[in-house]
Amino acid sequence: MQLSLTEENYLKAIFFISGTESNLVNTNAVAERLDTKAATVTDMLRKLKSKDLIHYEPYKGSRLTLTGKQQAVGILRKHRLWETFLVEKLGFGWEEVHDIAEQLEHVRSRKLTERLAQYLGNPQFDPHGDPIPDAEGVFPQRANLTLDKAELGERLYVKGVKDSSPDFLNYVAKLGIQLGDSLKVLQVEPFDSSILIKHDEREFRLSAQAACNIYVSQT
Amino acid sequence: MQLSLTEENYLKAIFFISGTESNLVNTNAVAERLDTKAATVTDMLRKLKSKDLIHYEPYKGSRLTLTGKQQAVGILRKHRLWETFLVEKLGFGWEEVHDIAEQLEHVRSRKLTERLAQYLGNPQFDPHGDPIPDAEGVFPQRANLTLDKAELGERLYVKGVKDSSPDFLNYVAKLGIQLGDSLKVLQVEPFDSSILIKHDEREFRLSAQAACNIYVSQT
DNA sequence: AATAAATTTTAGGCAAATCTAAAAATGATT
DNA sequence: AATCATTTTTAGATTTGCCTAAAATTTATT
Ligand SMILES: [Mn+2]
Ligand SMILES: [Mn+2]
Ligand SMILES: [Mn+2]
Ligand SMILES: [Mn+2]
Repeated sequence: MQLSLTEENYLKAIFFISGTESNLVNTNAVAERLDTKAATVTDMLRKLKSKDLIHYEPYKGSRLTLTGKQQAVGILRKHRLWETFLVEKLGFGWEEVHDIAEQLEHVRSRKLTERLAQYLGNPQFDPHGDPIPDAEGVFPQRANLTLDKAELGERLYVKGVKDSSPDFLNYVAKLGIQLGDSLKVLQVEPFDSSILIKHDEREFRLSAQAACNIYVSQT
Repeated sequence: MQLSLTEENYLKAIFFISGTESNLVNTNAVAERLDTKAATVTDMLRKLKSKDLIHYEPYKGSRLTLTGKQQAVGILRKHRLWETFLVEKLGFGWEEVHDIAEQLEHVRSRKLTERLAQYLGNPQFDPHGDPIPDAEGVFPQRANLTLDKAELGERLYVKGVKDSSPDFLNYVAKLGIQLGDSLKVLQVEPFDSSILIKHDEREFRLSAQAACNIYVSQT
């Protein structure tokens, strides 16, 4: 079945909100994420239900069906592959690629997606460290430890960012932090929970808000 | 001004039909090219005129304005760059890329287009030998000699194909002819105007219909 | 010039996706 | 339990792009 661009975006939105365990999603949450009105969402929910892409009972909320989830994951795969392409091959900054990928993710060609993946070396993570599902829809495991919860003095590797807004991405880049970089937490300030970081030979301070948006792992 | 995908396709269609000299275009011709109905085209013509993208008088025909032409050429540039990418970087066959490029051509990002062009080495011609306009909309000159009109015995280089249908592209590929290949016309059969070709060490016969769809030049 | 054929436009409708305003259902608070 | 607030749905419109059938215009043919 051939989905419209709009339907695809709704499925992706529901997938993001409900998380991997497919919780029930509120109509308002979808409206907010897609920057539209609840009434509009209700219309689309009825339509998606009629196409068996979501489970939906009026006033109860919505949840992706297996098919709906497969569609959503497929689009997410394309989105993250294109972001990787834009950064790795065309030299875009990681803060510039999301909006372009938002368009490219809707291009329909199984063969294109798989050729692109192959061309990129079947990457497991996109430029923001987000996991790229494989052709069967399976996500690689990614670091779930954030910098604010890390042990003092431990060697850590930067694996990704939780917040992908251009503001945060620009800030992290300005600090000179890149994916794969190694760093240590030297101390946590009791007053405001800001942390002191050692990165290369430099030391600098990071707010708790920034720290909790950076994924790290020991390997 | 932000054009819809549909509007872009109409502009491109009018550009193709009217040729470089911007002749008046019949409503029916547009309908046929876009596989739609004349009544639908009329609606769109009024809309495009109101946006100053075409000149249009009822019953007289339509013609792109300067802005309209710039838009059309910009989309064509993207189309041909993406086709080049698909063949050169992703290893697609030249008969497979048109439909995918038809989607990719509508992705909106000046920066993406120019980065892509640069990544491909600012190609002048696409995989079918069609000229790729530069960022200012200027087309490179391409061979306009077709194989059916070539001199006997002259060394010729294959520069492109006039017909880009998958059937013809597959046929040419099956014959082992690629862009840039060198060949000679050994004789023309008076009966059906078919021609005898020498290509590498092989000789084979080509129908007049095939020959007139292959562009060649002496250089 | 009159008629026939073709092209093109107009009229009227339909489906998708959106909106605002009003009604209905649910949940929270006295 | 009754009331108030929030969430969600319904009702009624709008815009875009498309359709069919009928009318108007242009072009070709007697
Ligand atoms: Mn993104
Ligand atoms: Mn999208
Ligand atoms: Mn093409
Ligand atoms: Mn197109």
